[in-house]
Amino acid sequence: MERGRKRTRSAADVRAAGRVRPLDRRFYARDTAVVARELLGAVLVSTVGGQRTAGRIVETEAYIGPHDPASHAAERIGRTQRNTSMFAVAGTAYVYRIYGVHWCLNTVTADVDFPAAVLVRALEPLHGIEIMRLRRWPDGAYGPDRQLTNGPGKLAAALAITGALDGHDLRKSPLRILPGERVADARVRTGPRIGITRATDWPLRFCVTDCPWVSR
DNA sequence: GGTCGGATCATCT
DNA sequence: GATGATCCGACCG
Repeated sequence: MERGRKRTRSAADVRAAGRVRPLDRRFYARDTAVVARELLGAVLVSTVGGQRTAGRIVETEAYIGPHDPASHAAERIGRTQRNTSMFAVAGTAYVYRIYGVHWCLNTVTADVDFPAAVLVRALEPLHGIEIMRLRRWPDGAYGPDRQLTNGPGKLAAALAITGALDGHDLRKSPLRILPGERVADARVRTGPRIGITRATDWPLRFCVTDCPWVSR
């Protein structure tokens, strides 16, 4: 019932978004915290494997430059094979494996050779929800829908995002980000980033308040 | 509701 | 050899 209503609205949402151009380089080539904030409400669309899945971005984190000690490209680490995409042009995907288990998607921001990116931490599922369920729980033991995409590893699994997409241009299929309805400031909460051990008080996490899809 | 530990491995020292 | 931008299930209360 409620599930059916949501799916109908979501399909219309995505069809409408289909006429919209993806976010362009100028969007990403700005201050990383601003990009992280402005990505809230945007729509991440995957057609990986020929199956369309999409969700609205409701939680992000910014990782900003060599002086951000929590960044994979912090000064003490420098440029390495893994973080190479963080130095690429704005609008590039940086996808890495965490804990040997999960994939995480970032959008590269700011200027070439300045390593900065926005981690996409949670989505509100909009399209292809049954496909997401199958990818998240391939043994058929489905969990609740609110756990489909309420975390960076979970949304990557639901949208079939893997390391094969590291370095991908996010203006193009099979993984694109389209502009969405702007989330009002009153609905945006800013706070410390999650799961890090350095710079734990930097307020670079942005999420939509009262959203069941936010990780916490 | 909460806390805890294991999974699992690429990456870097 | 240690670490980690996570997730999940087990266990406790």
